[in-house]
Amino acid sequence: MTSSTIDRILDAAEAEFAAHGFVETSLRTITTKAKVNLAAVNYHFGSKKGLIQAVTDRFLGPLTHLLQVQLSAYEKSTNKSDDNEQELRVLLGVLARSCQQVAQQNHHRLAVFARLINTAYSQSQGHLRKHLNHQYGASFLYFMKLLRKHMPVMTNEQFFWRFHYLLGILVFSLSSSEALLAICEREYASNRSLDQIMADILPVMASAAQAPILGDF
Amino acid sequence: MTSSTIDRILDAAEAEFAAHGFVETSLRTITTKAKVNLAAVNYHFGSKKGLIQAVTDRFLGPLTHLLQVQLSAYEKSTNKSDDNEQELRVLLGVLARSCQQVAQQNHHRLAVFARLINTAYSQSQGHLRKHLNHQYGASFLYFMKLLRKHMPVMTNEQFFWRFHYLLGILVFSLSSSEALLAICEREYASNRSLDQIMADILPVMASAAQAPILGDF
DNA sequence: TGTACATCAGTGAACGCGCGTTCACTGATGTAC
DNA sequence: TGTACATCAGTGAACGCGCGTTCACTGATGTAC
Repeated sequence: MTSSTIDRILDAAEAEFAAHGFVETSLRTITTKAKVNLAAVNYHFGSKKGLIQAVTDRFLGPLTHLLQVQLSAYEKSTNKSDDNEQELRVLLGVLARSCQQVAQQNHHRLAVFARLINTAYSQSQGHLRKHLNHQYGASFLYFMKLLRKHMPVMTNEQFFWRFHYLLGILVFSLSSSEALLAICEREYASNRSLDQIMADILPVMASAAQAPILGDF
Repeated sequence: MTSSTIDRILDAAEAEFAAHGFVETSLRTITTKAKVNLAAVNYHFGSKKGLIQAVTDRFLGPLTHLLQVQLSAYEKSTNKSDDNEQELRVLLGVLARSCQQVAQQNHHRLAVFARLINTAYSQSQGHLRKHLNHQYGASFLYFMKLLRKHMPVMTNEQFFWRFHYLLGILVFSLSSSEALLAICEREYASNRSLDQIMADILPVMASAAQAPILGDF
C-alpha cells in the first residue's frame, strides 16, 4: 500500500468537510478519523489550506476534464432538437452526468463541491473565487456559452444573474442534501439518493433558465 | 438614549454576520466595531449564541408577522387570476415585499436571513432548524400552503423537494449578494440593488415552481 | 560485502494564538428609613 | 434632608480551551564507496 496515509487523510477530510464545512472541521477530527497522526496533515499537505485544496483538486480536475470532453461531444452531435427547453435539459444533463461520474467513487464529493462554491461566493473579496476561476474556469465558461444559446435573449449582465440563480438551486440542494435526505426519510419514509435529486433538479433548472425577462431591468 | 449599547451591538453584529457568517465573526470584531466593551455581549445577551438569536429574532418576528398579515389579505382578495404563473408571481411578490419591508431599516438583514437558513440546512442534526420551525414555522407553512395551489399536481414529497429548490435560488442569491453585486459592478459597471435582485428572481422562481414533474419519481 | 550517510514517512509533545467566557470591580441612579 | 443600601450598566483583565502549526526525533529504506 503506497502512502495510504495520504489517501486516508483525503477520504476522511472529504467526509468531514461534506458534513460540517471547511472551517468547522478541525484537523484533529480528520486525523482521528483517518487513524493518522495530527502532524501528518502538515507534513503531507503543508497546511489546512493545502489539504482543502488537495481535496477539491482531486475531483475538480476530473470533473472539468470530463465536462470539457462531453460538452465537445455534445456540440459535435447532430440530433439537436428545436425545442429549447428540451435542449437545455440535455445540456444540464451533461453537467449532471459529469458530476455523478465524479461522485461515483465517493458520495461526499458533490456536497464538498457545493460547499466550495458556497464558500467562494460567501466572501466578497473572493480570493478562493479567483483561484477557482483561474484553475477551472474554462470548462464552466464553455458550459455557460452552450447554455446561453437556449435561453431567452438577454444582455450579458442579465445572463450573469440568471446563471447564478440556477447555480443557487444546484448548490443549495447539494450542500443541504444530507439534511434534506434525512428529513425526507423521516417525514415521507422515502429513501432517495443524490442521483435522484440531480435528475429531479434538471427540469426545474431548465424551466428557471427559460423564465422570461420581466419589467425594468 | 436608552441602552444604545444593545442596539449598537445588534447593528454591528448584523453587519458582520451578513458579511462573514456567524462562526467566522468573533465577538471581538463586533464589540470593536460597536465601540463597546468585549464583556458587554455576554452581559446583555448571555452568550454568542444568545446574540445570534437576538439578531435573528429582531427581523424574523416582524417578517413572519408581516407575511402572515399580507398573506391573509391576499387570500381574502377577490381579483385572482386563472393564470397559475401570474398568481405564483403575485404570491412570491408578497414574500418579496415582506422581506424588503423588513430590510428597509438595515440592508444587511436579508443576507443574515439567508445565512441563517443556509446554516440551518448545513448541519444534518439541525437543532437550529428545529428551533426556527417551532418559533416561526407557522407563517412559512401558510405561505407554502398557498404556493402549492398554483403548482403542478404533485405528492407531498415532491412538493417538499420542489420547495427547497426554490428556496435555493433565494438563499444563494441573498447570501452571495454582496459578492455578486461587487462582481456585477466591476464587470458590467452596473449598480444594482437588493430590491432589483428580488424583483429579478420572482419570475425565475415562478417558472421553476411550475416546471413539470418528469420521469420515475 | 560491509559501512557510513542521505532521504523520507511518520510521530509525540509542545507552542503560540485567538476565541468565548468569567469575575471582581466601578460608578451612577434609585429606594428606604 | 441625610445616610445606608440595592440595583444595574458597563469595564479591564484574566482564564481555560481548542485550534493550526512547529520541532526534534525515530526507524526504515536506499545509495555511495
